[in-house]
Formats: sequence, C-alpha cells, structure tokens
Amino acid sequence: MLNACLSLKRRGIRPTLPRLAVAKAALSNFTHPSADGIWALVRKKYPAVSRATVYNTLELFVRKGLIQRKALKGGSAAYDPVLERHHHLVDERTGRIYDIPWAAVRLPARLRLPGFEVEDFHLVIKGKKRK
Amino acid sequence: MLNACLSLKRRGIRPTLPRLAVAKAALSNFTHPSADGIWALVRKKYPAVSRATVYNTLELFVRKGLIQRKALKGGSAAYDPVLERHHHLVDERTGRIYDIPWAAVRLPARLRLPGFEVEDFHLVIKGKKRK
DNA sequence: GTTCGTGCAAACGGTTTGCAACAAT
DNA sequence: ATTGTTGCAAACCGTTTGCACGAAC
Repeated sequence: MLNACLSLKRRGIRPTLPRLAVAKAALSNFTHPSADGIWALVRKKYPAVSRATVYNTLELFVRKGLIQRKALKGGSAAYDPVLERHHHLVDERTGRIYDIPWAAVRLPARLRLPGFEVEDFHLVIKGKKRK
Repeated sequence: MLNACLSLKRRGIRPTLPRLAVAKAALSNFTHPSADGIWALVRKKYPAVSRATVYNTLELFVRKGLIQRKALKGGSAAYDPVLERHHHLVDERTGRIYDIPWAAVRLPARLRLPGFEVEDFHLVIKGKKRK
C-alpha cells in the first residue's frame, strides 16, 4: 500500500487535501486514466475539488516526477504512475492501455542510430487482450 | 513522383480538386504534419478549400488506408503517408518526428505476450537529431 | 503581509458536426 | 431524383489561464 502523503512530502509538495485526493487516484491507478477520468474519481469523495485543480495538480506531479504523462491515445493525455521502464500495449477493441514489463521482450540494451542521439525508447504494441 | 489522382482512384475515392490538393500535401510530406499543417499547405494553392474539408478528407484517407493517423505528439494528430513498417523518433528539442527504417533495429520477428494477441508493434524513440 | 493553493468561469486549440448549396451520377 | 461533396459557422472536447478569495507560512 502506498502512503500518498509521504510521496508528496518526499518531493517537496505540500500535502493539501485536493492533492492527496489526486495522488490517491493517480498513483494507485494503472489503467492510464485521463485527466478527466482522475477528476471523476476524485469527485466521488471530494465533490468540491474543481477540474482546474485536478489538471494543475497533475501537471505539478509530472513536473515533480511523481507520474508521467503520455500521448498514447488520441485526444486526451494518459497519466502513468509507473516510473520503471516498460512497454505499452494498446487494446484495439477497447482502447485500454496495458503496461508490459520491460523484461517481457528481449531488446538491444542500447540503440545506435546514425544521425541521432538516442535518449530512451520503448515499444508501442497493438493487440487484443485474450478473454 | 507520385500520381495523386491514381492513388485516389485505386482506392475508390473520387478525385475532386480539394481531395487532390490534400492528397498532394499529405502523401508527399514525410514530416508528420498535423491536420492544420496540411490545411495551411493546401491553402497556399487553393485558398477556397475549407478547414472542415481538409479534416474530413484526411479522415476519409485514413479510412481508405491511404495514410495513417498517429497520436505521437500531444494535442494534435500526426498524419503519416508511410505505410511500411517503421519506428518513430521524437526529437526532444523540436518535437519533430522522424521515421526510422525497420531494418535499423534488430527486433524479434514476433512478440509473444501471455494473455495478449499481438497484432503489431513498433518503437517510439526519444532522442535528439545530431547537428 | 506575502506567498501558495483553490474554485470558478472564460478562453483556448484542435477537431467534429449540422446544415444549406451545389455537383455528379 | 438520389447521392456525394463542399463551405460555413457553430458546437464540441480536453486543457489552460486569469482572477479573486482564502489559507499557510
């Protein structure tokens, strides 16, 4: 179980109530929710928290390295609490995004591409979850 | 050089003037332009063509398999006329997207992921173009 | 009392849609 | 006549911003 309050403090973010609510929703959710999705989760417990605060708070968390923002779907950004290297599988049926552990695929340790300095890379996989 | 008119007819798209303009702009542009970027190109020659027509035409082209739409950047969709398998490198400095030939990286021919049926995959690489 | 955090509403950028006019079959 | 294509404007969705109030330091 994660302690949201500690996670925030450790990164110099003052643990206010709205922020704790966003942290709980974002850090324990591995379905790559959108900002609005997180807002919906937060609202259930704290209907007073505004959409702007959720958006701004997510932006803050990204800046502080608590979560990552990805452009995997079209339209809306997806937030990902997993900081370890991993791949993404986009389900063609549902649009859902699944995390694939780095170790699941054998890849070259480093990539050398003439003309480019490679910083990082990962696989984007299209497929379907077996039922 | 490509014959836009033929490309359209071959896929059962009536080659009207706005469509030819969009086809020329989209099919010969390998910089992954956005829809608005394509509109800007089209406008230079045909100022009468509306934004809606460009958006709708691009959507039609994607449906007919003439081009692909990708969610690589945040915010706006990128259109890609390259249908062969390839990887993408996103330049961290400029946001520009470069096509990386499939052969440039050695990857397993097929991916086997327990619980998923893999249809396709490619690398998304973060890096910088060397100057 | 100055800074930080918040809610609200308005603005924003990219995209889609409804509709009326028109062209092609 | 029916269908397909277009332009315009309005609507739309996800996101950001300006502002005023209140809480924390």
